[in-house]
Amino acid sequence: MEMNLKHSKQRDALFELLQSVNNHPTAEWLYQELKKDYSNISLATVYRNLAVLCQCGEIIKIEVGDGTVHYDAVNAPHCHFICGKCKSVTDIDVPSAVNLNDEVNSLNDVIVTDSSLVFRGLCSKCK
Amino acid sequence: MEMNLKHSKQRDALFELLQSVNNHPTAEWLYQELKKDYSNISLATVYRNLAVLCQCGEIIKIEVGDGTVHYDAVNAPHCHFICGKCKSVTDIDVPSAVNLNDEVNSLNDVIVTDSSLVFRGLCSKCK
DNA sequence: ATGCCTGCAAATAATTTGCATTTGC
DNA sequence: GCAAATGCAAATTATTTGCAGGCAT
Repeated sequence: MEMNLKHSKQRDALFELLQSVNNHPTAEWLYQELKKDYSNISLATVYRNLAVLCQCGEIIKIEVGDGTVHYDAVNAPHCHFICGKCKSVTDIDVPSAVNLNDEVNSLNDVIVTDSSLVFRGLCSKCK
Repeated sequence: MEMNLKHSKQRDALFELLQSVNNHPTAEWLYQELKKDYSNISLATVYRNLAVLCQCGEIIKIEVGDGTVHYDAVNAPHCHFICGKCKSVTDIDVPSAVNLNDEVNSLNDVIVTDSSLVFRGLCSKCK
């Protein structure tokens, strides 16, 4: 799992962009956004760097359930909310969720290392 | 949302197959399996019928998080466990999960209609 | 200088669609 | 008989990869 990374302005810009937004965009959105500053950045570079950052644990991949893939510059584990109307993906507050991994561990014959809880419905704007 | 469905042996076989298995297979797996009885069934038919059954609410789509899509002949809402080693997708028991939608509703400015909770780790065989 | 990183174009994988034909009601 | 369903092949979409040159250490 060791990696010998070098810096590149493309990767740094991608990571900063992802940290600066409060929703969780797709690769394509990030690409379009980055083109404003790096007009000839390649979509392949975006994907490559998203993969690298995922492996480093700097960001995570979120699969929304409608086939689209979103990315999130995580700080801590948290839950996501997906609006069925505007399709936005945002963080939500679910205090009880912190105990769920333990509950699963104790009630099932498995070892839980990770979980993702996604809720769907209508966001504050669309409801 | 109304649909004028007709029966077809392909669709019925697909649905029965999905109900008969205790894990949650992919479109490709279902296709391979169905070919044993319907040697010239088309993968497109499998996808089309999976889409129809999803719309009817007879089955659901599960996105595992590694990009693969699985299908589940639901009876009731439940949680999923994905083994990081053998990649199997199975149901697990998480009693507290039943209250989470309400918790999200009351603590966030959204309307929750649906949720999916997936846990990852090692299954009983692989651990 | 070495090797990671890039852009580009071509390749892959999963899923969808158009169309002519078959099948269910 | 008509509308829905099928098989096949071609199209689409998202993502990955090969390669030659560029940049960071």
